[in-house]
Order: sequence, then C-alpha cells, then structure tokens
Amino acid sequence: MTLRPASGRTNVIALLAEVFREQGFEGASLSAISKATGLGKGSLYHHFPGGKEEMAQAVLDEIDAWFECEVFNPLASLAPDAIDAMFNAVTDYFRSGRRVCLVGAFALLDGRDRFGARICAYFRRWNEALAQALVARGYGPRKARLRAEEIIAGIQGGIVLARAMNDTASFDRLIVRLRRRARRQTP
Amino acid sequence: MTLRPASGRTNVIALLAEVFREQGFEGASLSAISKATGLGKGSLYHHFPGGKEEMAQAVLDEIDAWFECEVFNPLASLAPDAIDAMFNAVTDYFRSGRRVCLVGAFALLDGRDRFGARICAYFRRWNEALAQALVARGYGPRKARLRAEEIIAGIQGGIVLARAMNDTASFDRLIVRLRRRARRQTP
DNA sequence: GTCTATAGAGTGATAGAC
DNA sequence: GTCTATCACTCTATAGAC
Repeated sequence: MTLRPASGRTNVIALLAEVFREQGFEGASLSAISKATGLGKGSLYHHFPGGKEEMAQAVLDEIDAWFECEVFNPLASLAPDAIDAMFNAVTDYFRSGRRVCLVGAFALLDGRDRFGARICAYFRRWNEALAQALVARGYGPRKARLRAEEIIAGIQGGIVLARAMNDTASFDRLIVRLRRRARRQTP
Repeated sequence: MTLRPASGRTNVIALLAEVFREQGFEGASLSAISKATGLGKGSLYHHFPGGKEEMAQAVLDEIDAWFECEVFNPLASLAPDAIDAMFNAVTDYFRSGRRVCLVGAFALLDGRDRFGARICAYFRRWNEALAQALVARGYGPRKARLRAEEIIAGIQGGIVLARAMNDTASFDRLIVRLRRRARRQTP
C-alpha cells in the first residue's frame, strides 16, 4: 500500500520517527522511508538536504520538543500530580513498551556516534526534571537524583523487556512499581 | 598465523560478538566483520555458510551458553550467594554498561524479527532463575517473579543510561540499589 | 588425492546522495 | 531518475596436513 504524500513537514517527521523506531538508523533505508512517507527521494532531499542524518535530527528535535512540553516542563513546574502525569504520559507515549524509545535505542547502538550529545542531554534533562519533582515530594537532593535515575532506567528497561517478551503487561507492571517508588521516600 | 580449528572458531565468535554489539545486526557490514576478525569473506563463509545470520546465531549460542553457565545455573542452584554473584557477573560482563547486552539490543530494534524466539527465551530463563533464587530468600512466588522482572529491567535500563551518559558510575549505582532490592522482601 | 582453511576478485542488487 | 559506492554473497584458486 502506498500512502499519499504526507502534507506538512510535521506530518513527515512523525512518519519518519516510526520508521527509525522500527528499523533503527542504519536499518531505515531511503526506500523504506520513501514508502512510509509517500515521498520520492527527490522530495525527501528537498526537505532534508542533509539526507538521512538530517531526517533523524528532525525527528530528535520533535521528540525533544514533545518531552519538554509534556514531561520535563510539567515535572519542573512542581505540580502536585506531575510525577503521576509523567507515568501516564510515558505509558501512553511508549504504548506500554510496544513503541521504542528512539533516544534509548540510539544510545544502545544505532546513533551513539552521530547523536551522542543530544542523547546525553535528553537523559540528563529528564533526570533533572524528575529529581526536582521528587525533591518537591520531600526527597533530599541526592536521593532524588538517585531515585530519578532508577525510575528512568526502569522505564527504559521496561521497554526492552516488553519488546523482548512481546508483552505489554510486563511494562505496565513495572510502571505500577515505579509509581510506588516515586511516592515512597525511603529506599 | 594458524589457529587450531576449535579455538579458531571460538575466537572468531568472540570477535563477531563485539562487532554486533557495537554496530548492531544491520550496521555490521561484512567488510567490518572481515576487518574485525582478520578473515576474508571466503573464510567467513566457510565457517558460517548461512552468512551474517548464522554468524549472529553463533554469537547468540555462545551468549546463551555463557549465561546458562555463569548466571542462570548458579541462580537456580539456590546457592546462598547466587544473587550477589549474579550482580558481580553482569557488572563484569556488561562492563558497567559500556558493553551492550546484545539480546536486549536485538529486542529493541535490530534482530526482533530474526531472533525473536531466542530473545524471548533468554529473558524468560533469566526471570525464572532469578525468581527461584528470590524464593529461596523468602519471597513468595508471585512477588519473586515481579521483583526479578524489576531487577532485569533495571539492568537493561542501566546499560541504556550508562551508554547514553557515557558514564559507568550510573550503572554501578543502579546495581547497588538493585542488590538491596534483592535482599529486602517488602517492596 | 582429500580435507580444511585461507584469500579475494567478481556477482547482481541496492544503498544513499544528488 | 541517475549516479557511484557498497552491500551480502559466490566462486575459484591456493595452501598445507594427512
């Protein structure tokens, strides 16, 4: 099935994101990208003169923007339910582990050399924002950072497990437990 | 330089493993494999007539064997220090997160279609063995499975974080916390 | 001669860049 | 669509051990 050409740049980027998520950076061939977006190679290079790397950069830009708006800013705003909202948001965003965290996947193998700085910044920002929110819940600064680290690692590992076992329930179970860890102050 | 056949193949597989770990399945080109192993294409296809896929299968075979011997069997043997030994083994094996878990990486993107069944079996076996060991520490069967799931996800997520931040200390900190979780019976 | 391991030119297909 | 580079892979040739 050939999709009709995606209209806006934003729309194209969303389709690109899913290709990279499923195939990785190396695995995402231009023909697969062309098929998924409904755009010919010429059109793709018109929108992204830098080729595949620029496409991935654009995807990472949109991921950054989404997390900043939907996760990091709410956490840092210290709203009382911000942490619960974060767990809801990531469960929905990662579709209980069916959908890969592209930044995590790039960190693991596909884009560490190309996107290393952005990958690092993404996780650092997440950790900072979550730690702030935990401090607002009564954690000491040091414990908050450690707990944030543990929660983010749990989410990333939950995606790996859910993909490995093809079982979203394992991701949801982990989220339940991580939610509890975010409430409880003592380890 | 001529190696004995058996030690030659084993040695080749260890080199192959590092190539797949660093580049993923798609990203590991035959020329990269040839360069890393020091073998020409002819030799590679002599040892692995099935090509790249057979090479990856051989690597997974060796990973399975290593974990069975060094991690899963000791856990299932219910030796009193088996869980601590597991944490030591994986910290060493994954080099505090510098070294990727190939099975986890394949689960995330690179080899899910090709190796899905093996990936699933690897994590199921790990979970079973660790849950057994936790039961021996006094956990109820249900809680043991959940806690095992949480620990394995924590390890996988710890590798992602360590790679992302280029920081082995974050992995080591996570292991410290997971060790404590394995001791404590109440969540 | 047979067996095992080696190398690497050469195959068609397909990659990404333009 | 057109380009060149590179892909996974095949094939032939060579070497030494037995």
